Amino acid sequence: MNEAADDAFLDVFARAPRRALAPGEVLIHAGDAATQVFNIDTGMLMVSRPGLDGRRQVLSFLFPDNFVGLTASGRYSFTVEAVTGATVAVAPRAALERRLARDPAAERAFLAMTYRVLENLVDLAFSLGQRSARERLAVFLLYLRHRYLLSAGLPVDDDAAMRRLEIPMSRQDIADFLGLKKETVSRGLAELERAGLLRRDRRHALQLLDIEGLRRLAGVLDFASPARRPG
Amino acid sequence: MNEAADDAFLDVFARAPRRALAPGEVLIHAGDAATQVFNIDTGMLMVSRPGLDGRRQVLSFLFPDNFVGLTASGRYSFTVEAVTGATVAVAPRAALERRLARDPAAERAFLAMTYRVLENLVDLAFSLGQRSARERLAVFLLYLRHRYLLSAGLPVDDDAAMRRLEIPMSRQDIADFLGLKKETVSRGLAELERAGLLRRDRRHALQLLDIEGLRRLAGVLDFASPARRPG
DNA sequence: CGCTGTGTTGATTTTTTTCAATCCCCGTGG
DNA sequence: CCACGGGGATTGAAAAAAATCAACACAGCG
Repeated sequence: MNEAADDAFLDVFARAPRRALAPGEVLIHAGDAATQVFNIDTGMLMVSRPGLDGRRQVLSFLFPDNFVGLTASGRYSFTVEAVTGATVAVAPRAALERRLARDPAAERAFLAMTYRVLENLVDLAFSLGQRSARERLAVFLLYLRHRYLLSAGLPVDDDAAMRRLEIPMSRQDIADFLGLKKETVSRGLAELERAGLLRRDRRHALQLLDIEGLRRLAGVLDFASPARRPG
Repeated sequence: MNEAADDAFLDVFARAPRRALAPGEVLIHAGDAATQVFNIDTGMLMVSRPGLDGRRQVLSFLFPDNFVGLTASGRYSFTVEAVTGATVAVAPRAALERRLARDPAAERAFLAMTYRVLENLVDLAFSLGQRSARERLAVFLLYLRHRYLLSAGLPVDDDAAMRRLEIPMSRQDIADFLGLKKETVSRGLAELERAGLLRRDRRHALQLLDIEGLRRLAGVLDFASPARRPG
């Protein structure tokens, strides 16, 4: 459904046309015919699965070099929209499929990427099913930081780096990711601040004061723990 | 991580040795070296991701013809155990990898299976994040029935079929699947019974009295809705 | 500079969990 | 064949967590 890194099949995007997205703009509507695949150049996107009655579950956030467009059937089963302004490379799905059919190494790389998506979903399911609101929030902050570190090519186990965190998505988006209400997200952040784990700066940025403490709260071994390397 | 159907790559299991499992017996321990892959012959298995402090998230239940053993790295990241007595076909992981590398059709089938696993996980994440306890329970019952119908080769949209449901797993297993406590599962079932949607027979079997009503509660379009076909 | 919509905080209600007390299915052994 | 014992299951009461309802704050924008 999304998410990648430096993989063989990405060359289909090498000289692909680019598309610019304004914040909030929808790239893929759930239910659309799945004719295109995308690779993020810049900005942050959000993948979500809409329900029938307006509920939605946000599944992941996408960063530069992530891939989106993976689907089993002929239709996308998820929505993708821009969180910040963004640009994406656009290729026909058929081009990717040809590429994969022709080149076993590319196919293997694609499969490996699919595994990564899968593991992220398992982590999300674990959070949603087993963790409290505050724990989920801690995991979320570490997850965001981890993704930023990866994007920046920095080591993910350096607790001194990247203590200032930009949070470009709305509280509602975070709530829909963590299976909470937006008020609970606000309260949770306030509580983490009271506990000395972070300091809220502006609405969409904060300082992580105690990354080790956040890890303890999150139940280590998940996002951004030194014990766990990507790939 | 698991789950399949009638796919090309399954022939690696054709003349593979079988292993019998007693109820509760563990087939894969999270953290083990991932040297083998399995295909279910008979019985029901359960896949879960353990946390650090004893919490665990059950990710799926496996039925005959389902595949398990999929992993990104060299180690399994999940536990698989038998719910009922079961028998599984056992093949070396290397044999499967050779098979996939040699045969593009098999590799494509394998990728398709991975997509199905992914979609199931997305459905689970949606349930965990967005649905109430009672809704999750309704979805779970429909999901179980759906899997039984598939296993039996029956049409999944026949509301008259398979109204009696065997529930071989414990309330704790259900709770860990749905992100609830076992008491909440009990209460939820009692409530669905009071609402006339089902009748509890023995502890591990019940009658679905109003499948349409369960669908409405679950928010249709998910497991076992006529609108949604497998694959 | 006021408007608008997101975000925060407070009070209250609802849902789920926790703690605790039986219950009863089921296998065992008499 | 039936009584017995044990462990999962159910139910109840109380506590905790999260959602809901409501008021207000505040940033960004016309």
